[in-house]
Amino acid sequence: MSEGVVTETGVRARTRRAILDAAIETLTKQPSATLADIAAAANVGRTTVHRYFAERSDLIEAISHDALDKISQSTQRARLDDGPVPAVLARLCQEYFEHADIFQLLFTMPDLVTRPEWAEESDDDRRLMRLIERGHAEGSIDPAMTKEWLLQLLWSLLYTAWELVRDKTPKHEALTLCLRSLEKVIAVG
Amino acid sequence: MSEGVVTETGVRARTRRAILDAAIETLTKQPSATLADIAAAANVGRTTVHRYFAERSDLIEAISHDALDKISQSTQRARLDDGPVPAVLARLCQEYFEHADIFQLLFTMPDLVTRPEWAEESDDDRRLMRLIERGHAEGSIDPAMTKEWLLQLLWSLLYTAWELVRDKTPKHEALTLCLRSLEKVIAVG
DNA sequence: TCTCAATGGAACACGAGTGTTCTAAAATCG
DNA sequence: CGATTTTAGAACACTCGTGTTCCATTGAGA
Repeated sequence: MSEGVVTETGVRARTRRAILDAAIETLTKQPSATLADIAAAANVGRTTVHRYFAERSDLIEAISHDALDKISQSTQRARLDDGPVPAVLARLCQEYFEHADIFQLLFTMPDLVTRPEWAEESDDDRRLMRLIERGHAEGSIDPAMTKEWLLQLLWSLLYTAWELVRDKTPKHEALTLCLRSLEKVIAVG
Repeated sequence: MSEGVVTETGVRARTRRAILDAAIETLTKQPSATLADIAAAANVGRTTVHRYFAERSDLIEAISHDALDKISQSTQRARLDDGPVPAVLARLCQEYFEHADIFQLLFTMPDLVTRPEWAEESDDDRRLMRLIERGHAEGSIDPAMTKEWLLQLLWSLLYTAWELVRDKTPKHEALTLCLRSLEKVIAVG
């Protein structure tokens, strides 16, 4: 009882994490999965799930924030202001590509992106926007390809790559196709 | 009673169509929509829905077949064997782009494409494969871009375009971005 | 106008998922 | 080892969507 609600560490933190991961994995396979399914996947009793997430909506909310966190961390690691724009985009792609679970989930649970946390433009979005603007200004990105389009396209390419992986294409090959396609799309001329 | 089950025409056919359309529209907005929601959207009693589609799964199945029909018709109209490959792909894109409802639905209801009807390669798929192979042979499509990738990418580009439209981008602009991107991706060199 | 198919709405039983409470067992930590 | 926390599982009530039945009303076509 010495630690507050802020820093959940030790057993509780690990159990919470296990439930979260199991929920992400299970819901990706079956968006309508039951709390019982998730509990089973986490090797945990259903009551325990309720102990950590009072209602189903609380679990969904936690998943949503977890996804945003992972995306944010990936964006950080990509160092958007460091180097020529096409190279940065490729780097960002590779970072995002690591989070297969998140991308699959976002596409199989469209409800997630319609949540309030996703509605407003995030800092990441703004940074990405500025990156593309920089590319336009520097002449390294085709001006015909608008910010909005490229932003959406980036995610779609990643999703497409992961679809290929699901169909037994090697990861590195899918990533290569993804990167090469993005490269060609942004190329000027 | 003079006509068999085969040719449902007149009132019944129209009601069935109305329910189907309402279901597609409603489920696109909310994949977990109730039969009551769908009935309301179709301006029809819930009982009537059950009268045309005994169980929910029957309605889903009908939607699935309707989607396959529309895709098949679009593919036919695109005349895959008629003209240079890049031009054909652009034409196909435009045909598919008309069926916004279907594309949105397929991405919001992933269960659909996992149904048996979608599992096996359709004639359309095979025709498309051959088209891309022709492009590879003729040298009009970048050999680095594999059949599987381009097939997936085509759909993803269309979905991305429709996402843009949902965010208030004019349809023609979204379609142009889509076509231009596809063109650049398949370009050799 | 008459007839019959088609519809809407109410009522009902049923199943499934959810959220809660309680108790005994197990794991953790001092 | 003993004390406390954490857990699993059973039992329960509750909600909600589903599928069915029945009946009165509507509407289209002969």
